[in-house]
Amino acid sequence: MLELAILGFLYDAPLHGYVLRRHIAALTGHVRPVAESTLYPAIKRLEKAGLLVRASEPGAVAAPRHVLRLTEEGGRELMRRLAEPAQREITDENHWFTLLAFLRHLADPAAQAAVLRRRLAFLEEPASFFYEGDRPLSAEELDDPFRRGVLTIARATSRAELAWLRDTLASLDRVGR
Amino acid sequence: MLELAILGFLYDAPLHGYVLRRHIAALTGHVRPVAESTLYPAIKRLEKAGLLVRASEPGAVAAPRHVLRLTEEGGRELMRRLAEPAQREITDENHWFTLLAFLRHLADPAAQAAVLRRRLAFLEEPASFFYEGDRPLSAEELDDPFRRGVLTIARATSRAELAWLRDTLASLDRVGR
DNA sequence: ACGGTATACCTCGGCACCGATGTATGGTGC
DNA sequence: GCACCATACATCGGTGCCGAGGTATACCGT
Repeated sequence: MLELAILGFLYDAPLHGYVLRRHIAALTGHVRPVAESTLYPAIKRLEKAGLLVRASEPGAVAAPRHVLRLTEEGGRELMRRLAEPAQREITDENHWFTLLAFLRHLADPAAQAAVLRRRLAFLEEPASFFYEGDRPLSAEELDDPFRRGVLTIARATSRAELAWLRDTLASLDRVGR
Repeated sequence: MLELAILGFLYDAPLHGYVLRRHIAALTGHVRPVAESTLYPAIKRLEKAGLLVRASEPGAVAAPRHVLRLTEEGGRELMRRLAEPAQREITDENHWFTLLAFLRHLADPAAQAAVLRRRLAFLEEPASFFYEGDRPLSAEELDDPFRRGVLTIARATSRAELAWLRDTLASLDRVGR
């Protein structure tokens, strides 16, 4: 998730670590903050894997900074991660939102649609959070107001997302024809 | 999150690891599966911390099983984690839903309401995923259909949750009076 | 002069998590 | 007779993540 965000931001423009950090904080920081001690090692990992290069530059304001630039291999890796996300990226909202934030980088509308269809298939599966045996329970069947809240909120999210997915898939199909 | 779920399920009734695993899979598995190799060490951690005890019992079907039972300290720890959740438990939906699934265990309606109010405060903060400088962008201002989707979905979730939170807080206040 | 804050990057220890793999038993299908 | 699956628990190596702490520069207010 973090690596995807790094690759996604750098695909737009080279950045140095500090600005990248602020971009990531804006994207997901209110929900799931990323520590500096997580970001810098992640950058080094990606550098070691040949996905980005660092160039030292005199600091505009303070200490010298390392401008990060995607390599060609880094661009290809971003495309792979966008086009063939792991199942976790599809099911976990945090991961999914990060993926959506950069899905526009995938040039082919058919490839974009294929990813959306995976999410659609996931949302269309009958799934709950609470069961009686194997039978999913609906909000109305629960006495617990907090568990009822979970289902109420999840249902509202699901409805909004299904509507958006169907709309967006329809318009991607129009482009693809 | 995992530890909270373990404590929460065991508070209802003693269980052995395998059944606990299926309970957890039902609760959060469709979004974020938990590996066996994560669950068993987590159980050992909690045992080592004195929050639960394991009792060997001849296996009903197969191998002998370890029935897990919360200690008194385990019950107190659950109450602490429910009443004073870390900020991550409030902001991250995955964590938050797990907390909600067990919030009924917190006996005091005022304490339950205090937790809901922390979530309410978080949701009422103006926050987006995308910014122009410091100004949060609305869905309508975005060209990117995927980023627009993120905001559309997040807004629907937020609305449903705010309505539920206000309803539930009102009824908790009625009980508390 | 000095503290506070923002910029800018880094290391280290500890720990949670995961995939792969191992070890059993017993029931079901072919 | 044998494969397969469900039950039931466990270890191990690798890795990602985090908090705490460290090292600088530069500007602003007092």
